[in-house]
Amino acid sequence: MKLIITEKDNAARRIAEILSDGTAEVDRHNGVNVYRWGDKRVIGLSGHVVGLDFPEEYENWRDVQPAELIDADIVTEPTQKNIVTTLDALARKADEAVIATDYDREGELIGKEAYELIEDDIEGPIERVRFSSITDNEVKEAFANPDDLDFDLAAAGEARQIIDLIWGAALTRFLSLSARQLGDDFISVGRVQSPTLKLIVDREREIQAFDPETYWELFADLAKNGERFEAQYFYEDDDGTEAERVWSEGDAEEVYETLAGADSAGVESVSRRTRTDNPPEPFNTTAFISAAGSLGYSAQRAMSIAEELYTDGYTTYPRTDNTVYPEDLDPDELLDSFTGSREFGSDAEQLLAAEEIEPTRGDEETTDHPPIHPTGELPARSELSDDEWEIYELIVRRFFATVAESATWEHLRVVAGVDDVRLKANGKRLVEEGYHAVYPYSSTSENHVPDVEEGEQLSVTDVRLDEKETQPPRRYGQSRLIQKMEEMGIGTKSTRHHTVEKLYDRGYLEDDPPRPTALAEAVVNAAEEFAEMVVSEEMTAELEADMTAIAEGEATLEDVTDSSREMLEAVFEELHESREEVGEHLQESLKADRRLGPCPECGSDLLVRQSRQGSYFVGCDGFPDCRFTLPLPSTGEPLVLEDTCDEHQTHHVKMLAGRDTFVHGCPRCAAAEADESEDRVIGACPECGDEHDGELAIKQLRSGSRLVGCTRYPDCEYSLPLPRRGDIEVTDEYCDEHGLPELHVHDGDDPWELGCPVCNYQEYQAEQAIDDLEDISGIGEKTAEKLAAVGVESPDDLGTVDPDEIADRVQGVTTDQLEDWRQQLAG
DNA sequence: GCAAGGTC
Repeated sequence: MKLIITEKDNAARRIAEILSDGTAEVDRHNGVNVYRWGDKRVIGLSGHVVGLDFPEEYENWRDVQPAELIDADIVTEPTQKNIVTTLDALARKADEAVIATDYDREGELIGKEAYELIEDDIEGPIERVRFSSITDNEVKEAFANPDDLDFDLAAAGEARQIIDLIWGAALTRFLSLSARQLGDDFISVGRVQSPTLKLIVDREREIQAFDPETYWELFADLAKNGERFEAQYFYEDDDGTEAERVWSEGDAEEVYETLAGADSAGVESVSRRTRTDNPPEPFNTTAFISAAGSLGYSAQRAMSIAEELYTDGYTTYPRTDNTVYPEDLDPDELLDSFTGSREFGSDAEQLLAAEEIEPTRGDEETTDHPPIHPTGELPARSELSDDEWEIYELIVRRFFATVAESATWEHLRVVAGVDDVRLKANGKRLVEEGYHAVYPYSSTSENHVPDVEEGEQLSVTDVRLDEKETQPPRRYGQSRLIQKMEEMGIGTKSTRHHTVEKLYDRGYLEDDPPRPTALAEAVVNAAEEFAEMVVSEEMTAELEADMTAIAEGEATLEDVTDSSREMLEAVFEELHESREEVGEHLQESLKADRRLGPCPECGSDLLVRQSRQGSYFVGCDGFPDCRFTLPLPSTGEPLVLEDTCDEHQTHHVKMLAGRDTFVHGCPRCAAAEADESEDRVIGACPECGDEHDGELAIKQLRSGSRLVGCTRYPDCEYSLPLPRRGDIEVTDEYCDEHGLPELHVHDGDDPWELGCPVCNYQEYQAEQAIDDLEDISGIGEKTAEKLAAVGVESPDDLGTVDPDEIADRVQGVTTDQLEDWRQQLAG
């Protein structure tokens, strides 16, 4: 038997299809797909199926000096057990194998990992095939001419893994231990995340250091035959360049007087030129994230939608650096697949009508994946959610744009004068729409300036003098950040968006566009002082050079990792001395990120704190002398916002809870409101009304939450949740089943009916359970609804309802799939 | 429990 190994399931399926001429069948072992025809088997890995780590005795952070990690052994352990087991079983039956992982450095390493897992079981040859796209020709050609694994290239990747692990783990542990930040809130450092963080911190430093300057700009409305247009004052500065900003108020007023006193301005020059506006390049990951960003999608969200579209077969692989379409992509053919579409048909036909179709190309040409483009398999509009459709349309239209004609603009520049004061107006007009006709995402706004001639007199109608201030540089948005990372050469197409997300998770970034926390600044400061290398893009550049040397056989893995270890030793020698100083600085910054405002009882600072049980509350920095506290909402993680409450000079708090994130506001205001509000009784308590005369009342808590609860609390704990926002109206209609009044909520302009609070809570619980089901991968909205219909209303029910019965009654669900879902729950 | 890189 011949075993073929690919990097992912998707590639395995397609390669099996090609090599078997469509006859391959699929079996599942331990939840892993194995494609089979004749004596061939194909298995897809899931990227790396093994990972590096330190041996067990280094596990406990407290028991090990971080510097010990530098020379610690490193072991390779399976991380995807199901796949490794299946691979093992297949290898035992195979007498030869072919490694067909991606054609890049990481693919070579993943191939070598597979090689080491199977080599003892396989008697015959283990070969390597390389192809840059999964097409009939390329795949068949590659399998007809197999090669050997490139162990040097794989070693280059391995050196990267080792260096990243040692530097990352040792420095992360050092900072965390020195600041006594263990557990979930450790302080992390790494070759990619730290230079990215420094980029953001540096920008923030520029913003902080920025000193605004006042300047003036002057505008005048000119008119020809009643047609008005705006012109701006300009002059030549000392360097002879054209300038609009006037830096002295006196000068500005002088110009203003001249213009305001004039009735007309004489046209001194008119120039026209046409400009070609070339269509954009094909999408690589970064450009895609950026375009989706201007439609309002976060990098993470854009990528997850693109991944979905890819798995559904509508677009190509979304992780790519390539900006040149491969030769086997036939633009005519791809356009042709859109001609029948309601949404894209007419645009596609228009593009096909061109004499010659020549796609644009970018600078980056790689061989692993094509630029992101539609596959030509079209989804129906109803198959996709609104967001998915918007992203799909973006990808389709980007492809359209890359095969469309250039646009042409006509620019008109008019200079007019009043005495020695010059005014200019720049008009632009789109004369050839070109690619803009199919790609509406870039601006085509025109600025109209009428046709005037030299020597002509224009009337001056309105003159304005605007006082302005220079602005600090803007914070990087997420997609700009990813672009910068690409320019700096750090991270990869698959990980850059993930890195930004990680910085948020680690408590280094807040808000969007991201703003660094005090902790982030402290970490960057400490690294700049003691481990400059790890916040510098140079580390990646040097690593890249070392990896190239290994791949070309000019250095060995040991040479490179040994010298990296020596450098880290040197870093630790300095760090060791400053351990306490660094730790204190980090702790101070952590406190600064949690500081809310003055304590009303002792004047010390109120801080966001966490109880032993893990819940968050507001406590005083003066504890234990001052025991003032305030509650916080019980859902989510608190984030201290920049804005403060005027009354208490206390920062507002936001509770981060994924989709349920909300702004809690000032905790002192929330407590004060609760103290002032009176409970409104709405009926008898269903739990203790008969026995103890308990009553249900609408209550507002000091934590900001509202509920319907029993007046005998804490003796009776019966409660139902109420929404956080809006005024609650108690109507005089009653629920037949529970005898409670129907509630209406007035929030802003549109009131909504909450109904009986008991019925509302039951519906809410049912929806929650279905949402939980949908969190299991492979269960979509429709499947969840179908499952609910046969009694599987929560993940727990998956284990209790008879699988055969589910498979019988829910169309499209197999017992295999159920087993999969159960395993996911167990893991 | 640390990193970064694959992939889901």
